[in-house]
Amino acid sequence: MSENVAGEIGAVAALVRSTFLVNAVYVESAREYGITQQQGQLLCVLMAQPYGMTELGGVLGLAKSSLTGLVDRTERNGLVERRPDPGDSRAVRVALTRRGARLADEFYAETCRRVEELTAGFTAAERDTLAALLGRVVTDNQVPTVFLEPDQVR
Amino acid sequence: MSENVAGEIGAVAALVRSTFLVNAVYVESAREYGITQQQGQLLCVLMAQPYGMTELGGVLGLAKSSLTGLVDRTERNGLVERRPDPGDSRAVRVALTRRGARLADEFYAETCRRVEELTAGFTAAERDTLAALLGRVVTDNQVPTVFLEPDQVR
DNA sequence: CCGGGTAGTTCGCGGCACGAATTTGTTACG
DNA sequence: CGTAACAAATTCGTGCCGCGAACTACCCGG
Repeated sequence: MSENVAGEIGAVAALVRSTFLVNAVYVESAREYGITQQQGQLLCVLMAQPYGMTELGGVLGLAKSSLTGLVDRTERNGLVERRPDPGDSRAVRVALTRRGARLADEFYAETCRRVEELTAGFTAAERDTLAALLGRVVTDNQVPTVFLEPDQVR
Repeated sequence: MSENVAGEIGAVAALVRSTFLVNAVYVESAREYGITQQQGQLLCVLMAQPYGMTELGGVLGLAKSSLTGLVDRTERNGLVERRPDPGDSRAVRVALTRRGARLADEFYAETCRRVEELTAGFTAAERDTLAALLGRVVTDNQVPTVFLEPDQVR
């Protein structure tokens, strides 16, 4: 296991370093749309559906109080809004505004484009293999849906 | 391309979502050692060798001014130190302290362990394939060495 | 020796994340 | 009922992060 011949890279380092890369792409893409990474992440999550605050905390892995601030700032930017929960007057549904939905679409598409570019040198088969393996990592470890499939959009 | 049969996941979403996962692991691991993700990253980079500030900015993808603060805080924690650069009295070499080196080793090992766990259900061959593909992503896109190979440690 | 470039720091700002305490509303149960 | 336990969010205070602009100290070529 992990016999490292010169020039090869182990699975762990490959995961960590590619994470660093994708993260940078995400940040840069967000920056280009005038939002932060966190706000971009929030928009991408909300593309699927509105969520309550507590629920969002679970998906994004944040404390409740962190979320209040994030939603505050994103709301101030006019991208999301708090709607009253019909069934529970304590609760709130966070949803994209029209502007937020538009920006989410653009940001999402641009981010997809850039991430796809990271595998520009891959054959279709290689890309599929990578997708299948990483897909298992994701499902085995129950990663919440912080990023939709392209065909789930709209 | 990217015909999505039910249950399958595309390469882009797989990359983004696994990034989210690895990132969370990294943050949690750092937290356990009483440091932030950024300080952990700094320690891991410095495990290889000391760096100048500007150089570090390149590796970590941060502005000079961001680095001053990060090194300040990490230095205050006794984990790194600024040493004068012998050849240039403006410059500085940031290096691990003894305590920093010890903590870096532990943090690095624990992070490796946790990241490895993410592929717990994989066969050795699958893990190798994943490593090879992600390794290409990393080298094709010139990711700096923000995380060593296990066999490069020490 | 002087002028242009470089290494780092300082400063001010806003975003981010957290825990503890608080407010308001829900729900269960006696 | 009514009250006690619980749940959804917010508030508050703190510290970390990241940035750009301005600045200091130093290097180096002419």
